[in-house]
Amino acid sequence: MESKSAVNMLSALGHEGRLAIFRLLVKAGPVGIAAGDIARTLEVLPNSLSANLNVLSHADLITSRREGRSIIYSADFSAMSGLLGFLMEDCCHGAPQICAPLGAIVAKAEACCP
Amino acid sequence: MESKSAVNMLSALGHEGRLAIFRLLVKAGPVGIAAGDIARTLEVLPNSLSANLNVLSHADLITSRREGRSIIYSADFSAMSGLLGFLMEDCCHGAPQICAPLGAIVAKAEACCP
DNA sequence: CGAATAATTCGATCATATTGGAAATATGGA
DNA sequence: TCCATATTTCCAATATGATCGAATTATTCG
Repeated sequence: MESKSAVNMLSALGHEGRLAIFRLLVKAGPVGIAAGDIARTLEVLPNSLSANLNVLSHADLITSRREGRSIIYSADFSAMSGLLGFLMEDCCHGAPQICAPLGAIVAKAEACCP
Repeated sequence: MESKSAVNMLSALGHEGRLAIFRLLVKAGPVGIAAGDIARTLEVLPNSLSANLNVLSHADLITSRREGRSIIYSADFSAMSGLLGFLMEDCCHGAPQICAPLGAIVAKAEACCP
């Protein structure tokens, strides 16, 4: 991942409304959620939601597909893991102690998907 | 971690200059780097750097200590891992496939710190 | 004390992002 | 075709953030 992409993703997620949208989509999984349902769940105006979905989409954090009248949005899980990988890319170049707290995350991920 | 803290961290990192600073500090490890050295390495003005260090500091991503005339900055590794944990917190609630790409990251972290 | 170095704070300008109302586009069904 | 639903686009007002020069604080050393 390039630094530019990472900045785009991070700044897209560095917004209360967009982080809420993204986390909702992560929970929903590949099935995704229709824009209208997101708006109702998070109680935001449709046009604000659309603008924020556009930002997340341009950051390659989410994808969309049309189903009838609705447009279904889903989190892009490979992009998410790419971002996580980028953030911890150099974590051990001279700083092994980062790995201790990381162990807890690793354990969680492994417990989740044995 | 609260959502508010995560938003602060993500928006702090969602800036090209600040992400460069943070990654430099992550590489440097607990030893840290003096503000002046950061400015010279990244070729930025001291006052711009100071403003960006302040943002990272308020987001609890870095810490600082004085050593003589210099102020040494270091990445806060526990905060970083807290953020990573938050981002993948609900990754498997209905979306197990996120765990496949995560495996690579996990493997990297484990290879690094056996 | 006075000079030099290190870093921050101040203040103004400029650019970018966010918000909400209103209108426009696209789809499905009567 | 006509209408209702779903979503996006357009637009203007506002707010927030970034940048840079200049001045200020803090520390060390002669």
